[in-house]
Amino acid sequence: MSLEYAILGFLSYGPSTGYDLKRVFDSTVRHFWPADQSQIYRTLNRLGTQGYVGHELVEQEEKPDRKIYHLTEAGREEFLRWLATPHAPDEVREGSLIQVFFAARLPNEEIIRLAELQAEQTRERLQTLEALKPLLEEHAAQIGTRRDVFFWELTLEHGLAMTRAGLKWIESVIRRLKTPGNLPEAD
Amino acid sequence: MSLEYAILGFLSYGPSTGYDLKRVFDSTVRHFWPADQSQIYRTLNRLGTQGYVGHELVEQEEKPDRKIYHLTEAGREEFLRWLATPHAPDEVREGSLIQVFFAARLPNEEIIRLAELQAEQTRERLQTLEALKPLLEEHAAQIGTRRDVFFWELTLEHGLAMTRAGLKWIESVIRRLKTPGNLPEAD
DNA sequence: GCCCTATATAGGACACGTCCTATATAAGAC
DNA sequence: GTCTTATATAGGACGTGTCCTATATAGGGC
Repeated sequence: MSLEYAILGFLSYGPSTGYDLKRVFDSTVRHFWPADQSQIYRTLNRLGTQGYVGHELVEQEEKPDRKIYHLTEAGREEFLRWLATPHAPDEVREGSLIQVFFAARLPNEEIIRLAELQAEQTRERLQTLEALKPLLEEHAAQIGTRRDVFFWELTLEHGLAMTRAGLKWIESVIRRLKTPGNLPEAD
Repeated sequence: MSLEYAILGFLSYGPSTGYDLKRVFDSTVRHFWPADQSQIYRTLNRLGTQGYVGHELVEQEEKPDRKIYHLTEAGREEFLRWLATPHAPDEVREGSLIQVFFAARLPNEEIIRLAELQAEQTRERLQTLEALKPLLEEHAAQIGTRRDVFFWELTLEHGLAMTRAGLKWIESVIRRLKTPGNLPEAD
């Protein structure tokens, strides 16, 4: 569902091909809504049969013809309707916590090793997010207004805030794991 | 994948039926890994053909026969192998941020209304998580050791930390939206 | 009186997302 | 010289998860 509306949203800035949409996705919303190339094309197809987008064919030699998609009036209306509608939050899925949940089964050193790896991964995500900022600014300059950029940066801020919270948590976990007497021994 | 190992994990505490597993899920890991009833049964089935679990039939009248599942030796080994293996973090999917991303298209009051709804939903999740604590303690008393409970509570802590971070973020967003001159007008 | 919940399992249909492959060519990396 | 990247679209196969329904009965709420 969300992918559909993300695509309509980007098309509301102007016509685009599936290929370009994929690139815009990767440099803007990827950190909270990754999109597969294959799925973008399939979704554009579906949006077409629903009458929310149309496209013009531009013939090319030696490459597949480009399909330049644009919003229809119905598409713009549907997008704005969705945008103004409150939605239930997505359910959280954090597989790494399953490992934490059952970690009592492992020896202490093993747990600490895994926790430190997770801390490392979180730090990497922090860097990825920080590296996203310039990409986002770039696209902002090309397709967004200053008002758009305000909200784009809010989503990045959200990612940073959540990742920092995750890092704090795992670091505090590691500290407690290393403090003697904190972690009950296996019976 | 994760569901498979969560089931093996719970069966490592002792035999159980699909029905009981569903209830244990809902009161322990649901907040980071929700599981559908239907899917639990199908997964138990698959784990059976893989040789990781076995079951005994207990006949009942007027109700479907109970299948009491238990871990096989292969299942226990596979679970421990997985538990000690580092995994790549799950990708984040936060559909509500798509709305934020395109919010510039909406009038200011509308955005504030939506943001306040989201803050409210976040506060509700906070309450849900806090209500989970006693349920978790209950199951802890029944099937877990003190060492288990330590980790179970860590996952709950994680949920609380993330939710509080999300709440802080959305509250700061609302504050900024309400501060005049902060939010650029539409061109 | 009817609906919901509890107990217990199971399967069809479907939505959504991922992975891999195909088609075509050219430029640049190593 | 081979491999990767860029350009551009598309489909098969599969994995995972959701929703709804069926079966069977009893008890509690409104």
